[in-house]
Amino acid sequence: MKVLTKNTDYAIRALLVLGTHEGEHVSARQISQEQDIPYQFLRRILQELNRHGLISSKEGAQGGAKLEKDPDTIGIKDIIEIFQGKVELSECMFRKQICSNRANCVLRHEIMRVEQLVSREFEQITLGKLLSDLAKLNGTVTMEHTGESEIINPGSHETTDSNHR
Amino acid sequence: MKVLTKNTDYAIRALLVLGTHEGEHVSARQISQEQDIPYQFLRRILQELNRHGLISSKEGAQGGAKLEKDPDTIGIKDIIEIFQGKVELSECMFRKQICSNRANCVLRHEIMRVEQLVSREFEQITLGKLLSDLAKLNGTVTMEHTGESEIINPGSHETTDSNHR
DNA sequence: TATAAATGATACTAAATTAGTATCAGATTG
DNA sequence: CAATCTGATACTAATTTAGTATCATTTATA
Repeated sequence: MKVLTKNTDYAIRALLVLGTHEGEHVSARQISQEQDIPYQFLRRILQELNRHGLISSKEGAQGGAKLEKDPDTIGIKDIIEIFQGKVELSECMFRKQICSNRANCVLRHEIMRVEQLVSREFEQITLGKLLSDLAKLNGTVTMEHTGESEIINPGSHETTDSNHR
Repeated sequence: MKVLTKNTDYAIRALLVLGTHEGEHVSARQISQEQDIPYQFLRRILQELNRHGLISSKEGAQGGAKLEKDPDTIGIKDIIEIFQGKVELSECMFRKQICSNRANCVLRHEIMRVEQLVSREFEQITLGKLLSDLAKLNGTVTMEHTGESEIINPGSHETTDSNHR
């Protein structure tokens, strides 16, 4: 049972990169390389994030994406919902015929409880929180996330560039 | 984002039926009809449940499946895991290269928290609990689940039998 | 002002997962 | 023996997820 699809995973990572470059525009190519995300796939994800207003983007040379909201106001719940829809159970059960089947209702009731629990948790995991966790990890003492270029992934680059061009 | 697949959904419903027929063998055909579950699909599910020891089954006429464990000891977590694997995030992140990418680690840490939370919840939603919820719904006052035939789905049967033969 | 570096929009393919069907052999009951 | 079951297993279809490709347009800058 997978909780996060690649879509979501990549989106979060991309947003984290943008979060470490506050105010600046970062190109899809750069993010793709830094985070080892297939370029074209990432492009579509960024466009989606743009449509949803989480980021803005600037065309042309020196263009790229820029975080449009306060990281503290972006919960990963929002991101998950963009790419995976709302957290909900088997769906079918409710639409077809409302609880013709009581077994489902009982189940449903319990599952809805868990759903809401999860929802609330995911709301509270904000980009801001992740960014500050990151900052701690990197020994950056400051409370705010001062955009030092390679904060997120200092590791191996130079992957076979097949994807990234 | 779907929490329960049909596999799991059907399995739980089938087990609930068995729970209301304690001790008796109930055939796949009967469950299929009562719960409106595609017959062949259900068969495979029951076989799987059998392999995992949740039920036993008896071949031949008057055969069928029988609950093999105390309903209170079967959490829907167990069932989910049989059909959907363990609740876990994007998986990839960990295997490939252990945290070459710090952004993931940070994310991972948070998500693992939520996972465990969900896991614990799903553990606590036992068949026993669902059965007693059901009993309440049906106005059955007894504490134990006395197997009255149509407890679970008193609703419309006689669906176009295409599936069920 | 031409060129390179970007995004917008969108169509397409591939892979994986989920859902559902079909078949045949063997067991059991009546 | 016939009807009713399960065991095992192979197969197809539908849906979702993942990834690729293309072309038009915008923008900075040399």
